[in-house]
Amino acid sequence: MLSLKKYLTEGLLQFTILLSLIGVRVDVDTYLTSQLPPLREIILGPSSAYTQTQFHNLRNTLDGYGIHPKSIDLDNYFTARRLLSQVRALDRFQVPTTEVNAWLVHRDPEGSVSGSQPSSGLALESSSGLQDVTGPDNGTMTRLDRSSHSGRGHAKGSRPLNSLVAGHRVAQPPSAPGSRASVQDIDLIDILWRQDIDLGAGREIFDYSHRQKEQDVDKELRDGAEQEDTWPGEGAEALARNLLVDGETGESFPAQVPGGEDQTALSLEECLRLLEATCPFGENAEFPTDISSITEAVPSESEPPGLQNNLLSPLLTGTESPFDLEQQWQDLMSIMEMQAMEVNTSTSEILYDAPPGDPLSTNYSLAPNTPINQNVSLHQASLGGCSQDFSLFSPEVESLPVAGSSTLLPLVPSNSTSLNSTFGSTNLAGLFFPPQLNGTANDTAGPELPDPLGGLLDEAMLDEISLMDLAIEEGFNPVQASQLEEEFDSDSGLSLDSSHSPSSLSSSEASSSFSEEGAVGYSSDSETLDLEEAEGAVGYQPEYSKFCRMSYQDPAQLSCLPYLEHVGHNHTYNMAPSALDSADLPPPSTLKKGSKEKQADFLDKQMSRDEHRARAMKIPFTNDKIINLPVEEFNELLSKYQLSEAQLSLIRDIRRRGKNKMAAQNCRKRKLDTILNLERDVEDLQRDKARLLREKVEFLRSLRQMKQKVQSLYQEVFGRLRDENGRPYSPSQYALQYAGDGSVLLIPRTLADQQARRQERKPKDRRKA
DNA sequence: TCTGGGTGTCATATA
DNA sequence: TTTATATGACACCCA
Repeated sequence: MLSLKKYLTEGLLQFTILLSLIGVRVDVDTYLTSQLPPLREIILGPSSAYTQTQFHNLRNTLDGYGIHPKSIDLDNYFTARRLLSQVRALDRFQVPTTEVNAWLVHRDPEGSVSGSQPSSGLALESSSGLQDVTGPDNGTMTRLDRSSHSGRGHAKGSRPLNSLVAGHRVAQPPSAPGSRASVQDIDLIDILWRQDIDLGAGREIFDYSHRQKEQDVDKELRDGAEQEDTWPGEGAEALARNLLVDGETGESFPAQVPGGEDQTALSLEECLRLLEATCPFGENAEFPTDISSITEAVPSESEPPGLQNNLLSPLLTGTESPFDLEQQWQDLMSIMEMQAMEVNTSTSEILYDAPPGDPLSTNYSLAPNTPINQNVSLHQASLGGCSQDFSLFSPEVESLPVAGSSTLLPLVPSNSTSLNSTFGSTNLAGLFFPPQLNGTANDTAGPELPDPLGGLLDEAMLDEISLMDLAIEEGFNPVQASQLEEEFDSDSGLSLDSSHSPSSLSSSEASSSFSEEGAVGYSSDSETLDLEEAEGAVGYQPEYSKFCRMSYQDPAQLSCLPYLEHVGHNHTYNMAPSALDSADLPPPSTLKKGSKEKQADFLDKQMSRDEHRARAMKIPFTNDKIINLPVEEFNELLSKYQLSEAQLSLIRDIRRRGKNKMAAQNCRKRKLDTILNLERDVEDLQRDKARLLREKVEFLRSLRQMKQKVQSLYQEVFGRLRDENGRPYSPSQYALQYAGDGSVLLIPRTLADQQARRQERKPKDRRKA
């Protein structure tokens, strides 16, 4: 009970944190007081989210005690865990087996774990604190052979009850004034809380300091330190720190306590009293966990409490009925469901990657390997509790605000059709809602008004709302939203991070800079480089290009990015092997101080393979000329010299390769520009999309209001109509219909239904055509 | 040692 | 047909 409550609360806390990351805020109290899908399903996913091992272990352990639940479903799993706790407690309390057996037999003659639980999920236990369980063997409880447990690493057979009692006697109440929870309560609460560890939502998940504490405990246990003297002084915390955790089921219990073994076992009555005192089952149980404090702990929950109820959904106002709360939740879950597949993995990465000082990671310890983060996607979560396919404005939901708030409701005839059906059976809807909006109406749904909004939302809106939209909807500026999405989508090939790209440059700027560069200028041919160029700026640098839209032939621009001076490849791998032996760039100081010989040597090393070949073949002009001269001048140049066939062939190859090299560089640069432009386009489109969605939501909202007004007007008009005898018309027999000229006709309902059906078919036929 | 990014080169397509 | 250009693919180097 208690742990489940805390579990729910803190589970919601984590969920809230997750939502707050994308700008959606959820009020914890609102959730807990509403009839929403069980949060544990949202957090942990449906029952299938529990691992087979967890179920297996639990069942085995219960089997060991002779308890054989017929089935452990989601709720029963909690029940069974609590049962296991109690049975084990009795076992540890060294209550004589016969006494316990007799008690159990007396307690329950049915021999099965009760499967029915309150729907709220918050009251799983009977007031007695013990489940109606027995083993299959005529209701007797068979104790597990302790020898089979002795090898599991902790001396569980000899310790328990007395140590608890010893701790209780000396510990000082740490609880806040007014809390009924005594030190004993807190301690046992702590123990019981820890028993939910294997559910994947133990406190250690949320409490970093607690995990630290556990590590300390482990360390202390490993050291075998007997800290008996400190026990009384440390009180409850020391008790909590002296817990051992059952590795098999996650159950926790106090470690050896000084003097514990000297104590005599409590009686069964004392044990039960203790259990009941520490496990205040039932709805009225007090929970020391202060939900509001947790709510306040969420960074995004800093709003005044009065505002928090409005935070669940950005779409609706705070005056919605409780059913609308459900609707909002469905909206939220639908949105989250769509985002989950993209967000799930990367979200956890973000959480884990948070710096140590990050309040998220520090306070809530969203650590890796927790089932919540790793195993449960929000997609699952929404499926678990949202099996009903509620659309945002589904007829069932939408009718309720009217029913709850409108004073016109009593006018609705109760004997035949509802207001909605009356309204829906007329063509009035068609006047206000274009036929295509009614396209999703169910033909078999009877005279109900086909809901246009549900269709809209089902088919389009919920498909389109994205993280970006949410972020912007919640006030993020587009850049923040873009960054957020980029973080969530860090694995995509395309980085949307505009901060690293010169996205401020227009495409015209980019293209102009590109055209100005032309196909000349870049060359690694060192013979065209002076010494300074050779020192580091070796032409086209990708990073430089990305940041500065560099021009190939202007390495001096690199000065704007000093840190790039040392970024540069010396692609001398195409040099002759002899030249590669010492191809490393000498430090600039060496060059400046060095002799001309050294400079020549260095230049020689900088020469490309083609340059070496040209030199070897005694080509009488530079590679630069070979490559960059126009065809006519190039041919003219060749004609000036008497060149062998080999020389001519080499010259042509050099020209071809040189041109192709520049072409490749330009090609790559263009490709990069294209990518950057596409990124910018994506950002623009995302902004537009978010804006359009925002407008769409606004339109839908006003549409809904308009629909309500029409309903009111219809009801008012219809209610005032009287036949020749002065009696009101029956809504089951008559309906109002707007004519094309604006007049309102009272027609038989059968006729109205036919016309309504005909109107519904039109868009469908149009679609088929 | 592996990996990603940058680069040169070749083959091929296109203008 | 020749030339220039564009681009995919590959290999290599380097951090």
